[in-house]
Amino acid sequence: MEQTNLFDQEPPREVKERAEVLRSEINKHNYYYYILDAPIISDAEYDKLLRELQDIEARYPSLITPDSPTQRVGAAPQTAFQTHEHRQPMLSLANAFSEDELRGFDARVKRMLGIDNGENLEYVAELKIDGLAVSLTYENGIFIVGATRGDGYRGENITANLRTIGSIPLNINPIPGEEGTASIYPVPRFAEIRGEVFLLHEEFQRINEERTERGEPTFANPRNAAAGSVRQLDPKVTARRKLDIFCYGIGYVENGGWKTHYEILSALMSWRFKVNPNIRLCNGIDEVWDFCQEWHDKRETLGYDIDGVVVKVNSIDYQERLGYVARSPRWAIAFKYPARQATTVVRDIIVQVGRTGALTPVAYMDPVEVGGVKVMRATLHNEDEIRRKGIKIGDTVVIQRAGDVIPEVVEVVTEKRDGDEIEFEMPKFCPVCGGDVEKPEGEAVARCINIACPAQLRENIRHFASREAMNIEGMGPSLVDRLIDANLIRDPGDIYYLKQEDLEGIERMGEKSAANIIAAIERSKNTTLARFIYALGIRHVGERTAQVLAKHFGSLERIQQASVEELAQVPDVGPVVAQSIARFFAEEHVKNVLKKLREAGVRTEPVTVQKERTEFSGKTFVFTGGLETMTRDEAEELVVKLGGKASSSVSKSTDYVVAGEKAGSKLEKARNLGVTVISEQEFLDMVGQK
DNA sequence: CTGCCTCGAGTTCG
DNA sequence: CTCGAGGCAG
Repeated sequence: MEQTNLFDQEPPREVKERAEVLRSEINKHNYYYYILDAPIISDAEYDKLLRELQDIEARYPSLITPDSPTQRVGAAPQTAFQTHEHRQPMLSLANAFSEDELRGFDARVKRMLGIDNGENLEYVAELKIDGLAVSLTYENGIFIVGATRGDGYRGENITANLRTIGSIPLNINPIPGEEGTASIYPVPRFAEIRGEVFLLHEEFQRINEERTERGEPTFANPRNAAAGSVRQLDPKVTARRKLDIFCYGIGYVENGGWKTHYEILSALMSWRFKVNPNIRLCNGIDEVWDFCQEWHDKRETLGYDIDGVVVKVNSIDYQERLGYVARSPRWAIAFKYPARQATTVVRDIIVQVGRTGALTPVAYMDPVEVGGVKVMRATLHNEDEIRRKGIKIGDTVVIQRAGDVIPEVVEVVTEKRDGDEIEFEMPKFCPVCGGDVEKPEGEAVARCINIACPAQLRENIRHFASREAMNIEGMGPSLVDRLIDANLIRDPGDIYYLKQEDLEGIERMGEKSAANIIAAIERSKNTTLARFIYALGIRHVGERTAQVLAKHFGSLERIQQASVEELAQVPDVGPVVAQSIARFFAEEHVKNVLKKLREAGVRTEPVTVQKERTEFSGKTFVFTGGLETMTRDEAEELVVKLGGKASSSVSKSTDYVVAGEKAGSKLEKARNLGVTVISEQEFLDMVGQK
């Protein structure tokens, strides 16, 4: 097999020339594909060229050059990385966390340059990509070495891995025969190009999905995934992760001579490096601040992570005069956005008991700021989740706010463990009532099975009084708690027997507020059947199912009398839900509460059949974002009244998505699925028309 | 039986 | 918002 004799054989001249043509041809198409994002040949044609070159190089290994596109993949795995010394150190930047600090930087720079503070200095503002800083060394225009930042002076030589990144040019010399590729900036004999390697969100997600399937731990964020990929000893693994790069500067260079930073960016682009397009040449710090704010709002739309804005004095002359302090330049600063992830320590895991008896472990952590908000608690959902993430009490964890709202524990920083961490154990008995805990085979949640459990009772009453249920204004969770503690109510029925004096006896409750509550309780006696059924808190019966039941049976008595079989006839009600409803109404305790409510005068409006409107009947609506003229609940009720359906999640069976202010992921999903998106006004027009 | 599509339930902070 | 799980169609 091994044709060692060919190795020494001098390749014929035509073959040598053909290899050169193929190399520059392929490098050209790389540029069109990865940098310009506008390929001019098909993938198949590209592969054909690449294969031809591979064949030639296989036969004549002496023709392999460092800039050959075949060298992007396929290097043999290494056992360790060599260190690489940067010719010019890769310094870090000072940070600014507020507008004041940013303006302070501007003032400082001007003072040192002897410029009047009233004058505007020219800055370049660039997005600060949240990735991994690298340095790319080019000799005579050929990519020779790529290295991580390391400690700023020495990094790791990761050349083989960086070669797999399509947007890193292997050769920046003009492409023969291609007019436009000769730069007005001569290619330096030697240059260190600085850039940030990163991952697109979609690629990050793909990698994590793949790892989940294989049972491997997932990466906490795109930056970790990028760092992990770049430090793979086997470049073939790196090649499978579609890493990308944005270049932003030059380190050591022979024959620089640029006058401005902006010019450096232009030179980089002209040498076919990928430079982030979101750059602004700013006249004065005000414009820089505008840029910072603008991108704070738009960062979600980028498809990759940024953690701030880098601000640089544009003039190289000024940069040189300003010089360096310690390990960072005085002429640049990083304006940092509030971090969306943070690390903190799990001090304890407390188990809560919910309305259905579900035992939910919640992590209590040292308070930490995430996305501008102090966070100290985060749900851990259930025991499986804790095992999956391997969380122990005392662990240092990374937390983030999912969808920018609810904090979640992303991962454990296992390096910070000292052995004193304590494994969490799900209690065998309910932490509130001491009752038995059951966890059915194959289910994720453990439940307290004591129906008289005070925790469940409390949640049940809170639910009953809530806005979506009986809507007793003023009777929020804390008032419910106080009423229970004062022994004034033991079940939802007791609410309707409260006296003005009872309420006034409660702490922080005056005559006026007590009267308001009494009035609100009185008002809630008249409600719809759907709300009433929902308020009862039957397991598996939420708002939708309650609506369906109300419409189908028309009265509470009919539902109570229905058999499991009859209940299962109802659309969206299957054996599990039917069983749950029947069992609920068979409870002696439930019968008592219903009797109390009836005797107190709680009445449900007769279910009236509205004449349905053809534009709405059978149509599914999803509301997203904030509406101006009504609440989302009201809008959904309106749709149902008119014969339509209101759903909470977008799918391809959704007919209309009504997008209000600050619509988020649902709007995006609707667009992806090609679902009709209408504005609130358009929706109102639909409703209004006869 | 499998794979959508929905709904239910639990949750955080200001 | 996200996960788990019930319902239902294929």
